[in-house]
Amino acid sequence: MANDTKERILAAALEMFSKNGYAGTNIRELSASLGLVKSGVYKHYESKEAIWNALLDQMIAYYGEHFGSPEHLPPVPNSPEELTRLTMQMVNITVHDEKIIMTRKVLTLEQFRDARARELATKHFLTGLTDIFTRIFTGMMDKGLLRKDDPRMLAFAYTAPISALIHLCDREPGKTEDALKQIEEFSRHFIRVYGQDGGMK
Amino acid sequence: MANDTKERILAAALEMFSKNGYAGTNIRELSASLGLVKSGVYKHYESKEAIWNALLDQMIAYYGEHFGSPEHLPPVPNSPEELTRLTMQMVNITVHDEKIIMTRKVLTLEQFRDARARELATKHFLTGLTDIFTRIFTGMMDKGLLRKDDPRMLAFAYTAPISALIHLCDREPGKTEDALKQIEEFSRHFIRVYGQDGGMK
DNA sequence: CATTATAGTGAACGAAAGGTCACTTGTCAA
DNA sequence: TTGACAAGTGACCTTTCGTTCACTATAATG
Repeated sequence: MANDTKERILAAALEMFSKNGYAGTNIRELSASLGLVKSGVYKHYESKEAIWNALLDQMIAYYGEHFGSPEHLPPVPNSPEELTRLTMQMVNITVHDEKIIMTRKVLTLEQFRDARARELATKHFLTGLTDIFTRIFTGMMDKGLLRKDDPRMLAFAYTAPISALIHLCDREPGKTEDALKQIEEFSRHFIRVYGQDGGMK
Repeated sequence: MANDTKERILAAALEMFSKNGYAGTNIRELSASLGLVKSGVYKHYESKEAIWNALLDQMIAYYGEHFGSPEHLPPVPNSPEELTRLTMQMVNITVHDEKIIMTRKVLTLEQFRDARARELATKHFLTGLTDIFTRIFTGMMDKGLLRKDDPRMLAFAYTAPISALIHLCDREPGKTEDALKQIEEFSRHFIRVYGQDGGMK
């Protein structure tokens, strides 16, 4: 039971921190959202900052488990169309999963204040995606699906625009459908340009 | 004199909001940084929120004056190398000008809380850049410097990665030099791929 | 010169914040 | 059955927040 409440507190913290930021969140509201009175929270965490640190621990661990290890890498596509399909599958999860959305928002809001948030933000928004697609593109080049080029540069050129549109979805959820279409278009455009035929008409 | 203090308050607000966010900023510190006592601030703005709104007004107006009007558009480059030079010139300003950096940070921190901040953030980070480079690329295609393609898609594919690295500079200023090099590399890569020869070796 | 508006001061206020503590309740092991 | 402990309560504390207000100094205006 103890553990359960501890985790519920973290879940509520993620929700509130992602909405109002760390400074804009108060323990009263947080505990009320759990049907608790605020002193109850202090039975599980010794301070607001302790909650924040535990939440970050959890986010860092989650990232390591799901995106840090090579075993969770998506398979290398066997055709250009499959790259688009794989991309859309990953993007669809990431823009619709509430927990992932809230994680991105928290990192966005706290990146300038907390060193660990800053580090994780860079992974989430930039280097992590680049790493994953560097491997994928290396594999696709080996299979002759992409023309030979620096796979890291291609991964960056591919993921950064997608990342920008994911941020747009977080900022303006009403534009999610449009953004998804734009991502798919961009993916096809990318393949047209970097495909084996070198983008020649 | 009145106007002077009013503007100094906005400047201080930009600095503090960009560091600690709106919720994390207090009027005591803000006024102290101006050599004032906090009640003095209320002679110029009736509330904290009024300061915030005035700051946003100023940011919106500034954006409109500097990036919104076609007359301030950079000239269309006359060679691929000139595109890289133009890009680096713009990026260098944007990652080193403290006021612009703080503006981006404020928009990043408040985009989920304030509708106008959200709107301006999308312009700053996405559509504004795309618009500018859509025109540039259209011009370059006319001059035969880029192969014919959808200029808007190219502008998006060009500016989004650069924008991602500008965000990295905001987040981790120590990596600014590296990021600038990466932007330059990316720009050259982009030209290699989209140049008139179509990226063929 | 008298007046009046303006910029700034310092004390005070109520609300809300994070945090503490003595106490109650329920659960489980000895 | 009893003792111990973990979970939760409600009252309370201190600090800090945004905001107000009576007051002063200054400089421009009639």
